[in-house]
Amino acid sequence: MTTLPKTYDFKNTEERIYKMWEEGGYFKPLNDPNEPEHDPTKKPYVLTIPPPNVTGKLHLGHAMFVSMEDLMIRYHRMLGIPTLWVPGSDHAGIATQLQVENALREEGTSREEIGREKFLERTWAWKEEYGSHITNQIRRLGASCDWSRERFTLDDDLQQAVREAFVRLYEEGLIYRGPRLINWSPGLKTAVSDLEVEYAEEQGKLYHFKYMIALDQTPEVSDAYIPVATTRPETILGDTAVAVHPDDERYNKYIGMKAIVPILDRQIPVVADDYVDLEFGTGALKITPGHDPNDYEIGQRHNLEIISVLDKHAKVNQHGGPYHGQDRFEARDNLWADMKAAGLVIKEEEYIHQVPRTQRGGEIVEPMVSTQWFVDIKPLAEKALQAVRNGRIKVVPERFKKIYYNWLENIRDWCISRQLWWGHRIPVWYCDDCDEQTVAREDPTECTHCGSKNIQQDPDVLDTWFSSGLWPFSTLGWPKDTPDLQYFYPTTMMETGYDILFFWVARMIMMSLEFTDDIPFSEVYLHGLIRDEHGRKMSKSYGNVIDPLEVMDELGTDALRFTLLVGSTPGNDMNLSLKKVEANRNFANKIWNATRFILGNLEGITAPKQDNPGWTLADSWIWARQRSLKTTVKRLFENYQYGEAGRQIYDFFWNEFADWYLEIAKLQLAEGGDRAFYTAQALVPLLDTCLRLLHPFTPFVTEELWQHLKEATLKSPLSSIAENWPEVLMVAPWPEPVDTEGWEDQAIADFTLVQNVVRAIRNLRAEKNVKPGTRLPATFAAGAATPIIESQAETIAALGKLDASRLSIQESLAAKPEDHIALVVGPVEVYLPLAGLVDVAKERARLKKDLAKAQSQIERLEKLLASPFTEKAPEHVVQAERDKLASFKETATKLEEQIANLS
RNA sequence: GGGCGCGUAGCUCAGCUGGUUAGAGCGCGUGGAUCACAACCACGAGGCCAGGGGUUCGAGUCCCUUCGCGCCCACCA
Repeated sequence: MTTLPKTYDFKNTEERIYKMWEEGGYFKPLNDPNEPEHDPTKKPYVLTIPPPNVTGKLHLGHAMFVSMEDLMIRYHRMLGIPTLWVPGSDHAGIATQLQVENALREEGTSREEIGREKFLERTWAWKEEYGSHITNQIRRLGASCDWSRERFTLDDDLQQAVREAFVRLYEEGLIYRGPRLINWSPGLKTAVSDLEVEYAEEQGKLYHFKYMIALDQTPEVSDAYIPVATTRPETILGDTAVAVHPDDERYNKYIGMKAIVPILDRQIPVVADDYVDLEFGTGALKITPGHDPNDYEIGQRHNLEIISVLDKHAKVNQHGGPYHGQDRFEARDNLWADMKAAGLVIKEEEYIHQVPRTQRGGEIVEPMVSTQWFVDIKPLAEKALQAVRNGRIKVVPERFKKIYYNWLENIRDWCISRQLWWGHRIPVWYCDDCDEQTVAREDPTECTHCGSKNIQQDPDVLDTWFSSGLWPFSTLGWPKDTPDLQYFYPTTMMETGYDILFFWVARMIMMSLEFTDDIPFSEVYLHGLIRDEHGRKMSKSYGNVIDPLEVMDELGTDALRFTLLVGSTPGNDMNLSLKKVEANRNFANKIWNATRFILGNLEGITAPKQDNPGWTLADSWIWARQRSLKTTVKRLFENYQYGEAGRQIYDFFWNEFADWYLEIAKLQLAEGGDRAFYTAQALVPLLDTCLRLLHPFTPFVTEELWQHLKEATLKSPLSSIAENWPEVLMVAPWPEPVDTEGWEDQAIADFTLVQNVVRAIRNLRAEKNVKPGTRLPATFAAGAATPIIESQAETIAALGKLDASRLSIQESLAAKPEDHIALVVGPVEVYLPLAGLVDVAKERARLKKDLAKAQSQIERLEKLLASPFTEKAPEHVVQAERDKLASFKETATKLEEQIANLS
């Protein structure tokens, strides 16, 4: 009697198993460099987790990378390689700060009100309270990270790493500070990098108006003007030129003259610049160097004045004349109305254009001139390009290399300062007395230039991605030369979503090459994004968000993991539906029940009388199939085709092992004696291998079952099989492919014939509505297959519900039995006495249909074999086709006989 | 404006280096409480692999092209 419940109860399993693993120390790497017996020549497999936001909540993106990385780690661990997966979390500057600010707002206060120091205290408290949520949720997914090495981007060590990185770049002249046009987020009141700005097509307006030429310069025409169009009229307030194309005959007569800014009446030059597109819009351009990146560049070329007209709230400042104090959109309307009144408006038209919004806050980004810190990134980018170009870093799927190259080749300096409070404070101190900067690894007490104590640290913090860029080596101890860094660095694999290729992957490569003079990892695997079942983005407003925690609660972690792993192909998005997870929950249950069956049968097994297994055809077949599976899975794993590998194992387990072999094993076990023993002797390693192969995909159910299997095996006469098994499945050796021994193909071919005979019988029974309980006698004319059919008679009888005591098996029959329905399966004819059910007309039709199928195949194959195919294709391919032809011919002949016999 | 991906059964998707009669899950139809599993079993229906052209003995797979959908990058007022 088995003690296992009828269905897999993941709720009662997952936590217990995870605890067992963690307490057993199995998440820690073998060959730890901090231990005395460490062998530095053993190459480890190392993966660093993409750190989730410390106060974030688990979403499917996390579930995806945890599943995938855990698969990679568990696989390599089972290969016996020292394996390290470094976990941790990111302080996530803006995201976390916003959460705390929201909390403060609910309390009726704000960060400005409580001040920087109090605010940081609050945020740390928030981090302490919620920071463990995300890591606990990652544990629930089964992540086998080494939690003893967990890191947080604001840990002291990592702060030190950030300092070191900043100071080094500064010393090398690769960090500079200065006024530049940057993307300003008026809501967050901080600068953001180019990457943090998202463009979306939106309906807007294109405003056409007149740029009047100053009267004294065109005395002959009193109303000379250049027509100009803009989508942002409020920027008119900051215009410092009007640009026309030098070859534009309409306007080039005005070049060098002055135009008058509407309402403000400032005079600005008309300049010539071939950036202006003659064909587009009015063919003339207003130039606002203070609020537009293109205009900024044109401004540089023509030495134009830069006027900022907006403050940090995006309200019009003192340069905006009558609009001072108005919000940018309010000013837009008011200015336009005033211009209309002044007769300067030509028209406004509906216009769809790209609107920049911040990734976080969502409001429209304002290009503004602001003094910020920048990284001179080109020198770093050059090395990062090299590392991928020369193959030191491998990218999977390869097509992302092109995207990576394109981005790095056109990269622009990286604005790294943020006007936030939560993050790594910029390690620069300004001297009130001599105005010099002190940049230091340790907090200075005085100015290094004049010794003054009147120094103030820069109030800004660094872009979150600055510290994330150091992650693979900062987590291992850099800048200290720790044993971990020496042994585990460079890491092996970086697995993440393709959406952060630029944000993160490229920056890690750049910073690693710069600071460690080495690559951060040798492989990059990019997975796709997860969408809903119809391919739509998951979003709260659609209401189509799937919460992985709920899925795990309802269907189990293994089901979710298997779905994510098997449903995706590298780099491609996947559509997730709960139906799929349900199907995989069923699969977990299938594994459960198959094991349950085997365990139940181990109990009655007794030691064999004879030392000779005498393997059955089914035994040989399933062995051969599993050997082939191991080879296939290995190949697929080596090619990063994890999903396909999972599908192969699934198919083998369900369709071959459970549906066919276990059904036959029942018969063999029922025979008792040695047959039962040897069947069990096959079942245990077969199941063991399946559980091992499945373990990286579905760790919980496989570990749980394997523990039971191990226990039951050790208690049985088969204990020697399990003698050397380790304590837990997660460190059990991976089933490596073995060389074929020559017998496999024949076993597979023979068993396939048995399957086809059984299927044909079942099919006919179903078609003729034979009652499920009815045991039919049968006559076989098996030709060359007679030995197989004879030896497999009992199996065929059991699976096809034939009466085993009334079977007649012969090579050929002198006369066809009457009132029988005949089935033709390759060389085998099966006669079933369905006298009452024989409808001659229907029978003829059925046989003719089969014959037609066979004949069309014969025709196809004869044509094929008469073509150059025979000479050009490899011999085994040709032979396979010849064999097929022979088999179809045999079938056709038999079918013809049957048809003739009917009448 | 550049670049990339996708288009295979009613739905969601596999199909790796080109080599049987193209697969799975769900859905659909028929039958089934058989002692692992009804979260199951057996049987079945359902596909000019988006269209066209090419390379090849052989193309869902490689190349070109058209159409449709999606995404990324880019400074067009």
